[in-house]
Amino acid sequence: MPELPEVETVMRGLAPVMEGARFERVEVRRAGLRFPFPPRFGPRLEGRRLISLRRRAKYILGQLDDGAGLLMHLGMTGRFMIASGTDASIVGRLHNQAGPDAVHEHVVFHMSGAEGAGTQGARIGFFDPRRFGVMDLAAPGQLDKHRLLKKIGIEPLGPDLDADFLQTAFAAKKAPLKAALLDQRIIAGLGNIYVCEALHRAGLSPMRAAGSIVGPRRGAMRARLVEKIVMTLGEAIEAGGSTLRDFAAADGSLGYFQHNFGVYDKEGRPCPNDGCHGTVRRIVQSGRSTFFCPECQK
DNA sequence: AAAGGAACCTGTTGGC
DNA sequence: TGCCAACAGGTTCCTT
Repeated sequence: MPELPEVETVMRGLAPVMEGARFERVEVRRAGLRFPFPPRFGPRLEGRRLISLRRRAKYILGQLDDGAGLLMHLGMTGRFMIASGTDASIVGRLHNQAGPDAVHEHVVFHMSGAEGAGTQGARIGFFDPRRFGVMDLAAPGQLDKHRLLKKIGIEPLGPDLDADFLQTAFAAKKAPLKAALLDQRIIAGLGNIYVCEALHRAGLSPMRAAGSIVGPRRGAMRARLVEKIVMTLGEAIEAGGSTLRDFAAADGSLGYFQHNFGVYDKEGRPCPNDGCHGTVRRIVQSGRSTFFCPECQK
């Protein structure tokens, strides 16, 4: 389901009910998702306090009070639903038709409430119909060395992404620009939607070789691409992500960046750019849909 | 080494 | 209306 902006939105929704709270009870309803859950997954969490949450690429990472790390990935269809214990209507909804189907609720975190106040904590359900998501634990101090984080590239919203980085990373690369931007080993966090959108905004064809924006005379081109990537992701985060089929933030609110799509899922529609009379096309690159305007993306 | 495709799963949608 | 193929926001693994 999610690319970086959606993961960021989900993480921000989880933080208020998870940070500082303790895992009082953890329900683990199947052996795993894309990978098996670690041994004694639930018991190892129970009783632990979650110190902090953060996002790295499309991963949500939690720091536990014993130094261990919790790693979560939403895959294509992962979703968290928070029901605060005091809100019976939300809890009730979970057991009715609204919200994701209960058969796909694979893990439930029952968190403690505020200290001393005797208030009930949140019930956080993780749903994932396709089960491409991941949940794993890292030994104390080992989270940053997790095998799934080892090989991923830079944060697109961090200080490392600039024209010079692309110069180095794309040098002599023959893969299409679309594929190179999707490659999590180079830049981690971009997905199919936001790559299409950023390339459209940058006026660059998804089919051109990544290496074709390298060189002394292409500096402005690289800078423009960087700017559009950062702007697109930033705007999407501000909008709470994109709601396609059923994406919702953990609190159930809907992102609305999909209304700002220029090309994604808009095959046959006119290019939204001023003065461009092109028509959005859909092609398939490395097995995935690419949407672009052949007129203004060169 | 790098690029492309299959595989992992289930649900939804669009065409006939 | 019904059935089936195609497709879906991700990532890894396996061939070329």
